[in-house]
Amino acid sequence: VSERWIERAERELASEGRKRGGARRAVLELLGAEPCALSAQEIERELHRRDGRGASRASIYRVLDELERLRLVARVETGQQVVRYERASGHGEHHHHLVCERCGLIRPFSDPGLERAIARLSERVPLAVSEHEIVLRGACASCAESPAAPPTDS
Amino acid sequence: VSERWIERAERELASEGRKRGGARRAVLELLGAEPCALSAQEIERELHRRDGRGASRASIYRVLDELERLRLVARVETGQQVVRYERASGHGEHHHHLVCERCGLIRPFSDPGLERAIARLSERVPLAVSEHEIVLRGACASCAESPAAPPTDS
DNA sequence: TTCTATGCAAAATCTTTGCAATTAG
DNA sequence: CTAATTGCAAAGATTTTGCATAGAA
Repeated sequence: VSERWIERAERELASEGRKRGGARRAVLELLGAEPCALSAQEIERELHRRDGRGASRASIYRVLDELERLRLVARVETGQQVVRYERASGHGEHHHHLVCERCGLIRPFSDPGLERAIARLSERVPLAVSEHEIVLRGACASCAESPAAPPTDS
Repeated sequence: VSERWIERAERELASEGRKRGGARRAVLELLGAEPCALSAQEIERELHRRDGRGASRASIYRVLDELERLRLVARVETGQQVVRYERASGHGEHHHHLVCERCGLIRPFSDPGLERAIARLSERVPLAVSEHEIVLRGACASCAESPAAPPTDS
């Protein structure tokens, strides 16, 4: 599915008159392979870790900004004081997020029933809804067990 | 309902051994009167506007931080790259947010059906859910009408 | 060749901290 | 009197911009 997403992205970028560059390509590949949301910082670190080269901070921000405008990535705010980005699924792949308040772990989840409820609700609300975001916060399994371990902040 | 909230807050703060101060008092009064979320900056500006005195930035952040720890205010992230805070309802007053992507307007909404769906879902998820947040994004009535007006960013 | 993409460093924002002075209890 | 509260300014952290260069079409 990620291959498809990268291709779609490249196509849309090309049709906008954008040219290819190393930084954007690297970000696309990373997000294409990553199922869930990453912050700008995480992207920067990860890119440098993979191939020593990486991409400059500025480029990463610029790329993310552009991809967001094109709706190729979705901005996700999980309440951890960081903005994260993940590839926009386009079709049924839509998901939301579980966030552990203790260790910061993020996990995706999806629920058809919830989606239906949101869809119905969207009709009745004074806003032409184009997207929605749901975050459930709490304690993940391992944190619920070990009441003393400090946040890992990996 | 806001009076109640302020009283509750003062009580809990007192029982924690906290003393009263002007800055915190001002923030409490502002949030107590405000039904929906404000950012630190908005709070600062508003306090200065009301009485010329206002409160220092640092105090505002400290107060918000403390109120959040005590769960007296809830952090709200609407996807606008700002953290906002609103008083925690405590009981049934729970609400979520509609955000206009064009002008930045934020409106609260609530929906029992949706809450039920969330409650059911929370049982089936690998996380001990303690809270949730829902944001619907789109175009508000006035922005949907005037396709050219720039964001007001009031 | 022309216009986009990138990197670097400076600038702008937003938050947090250190410290001294103030004030509530 | 003691400990919490504030304000101010400095320090941090994150994100954006300006500008010159490299690169794609």
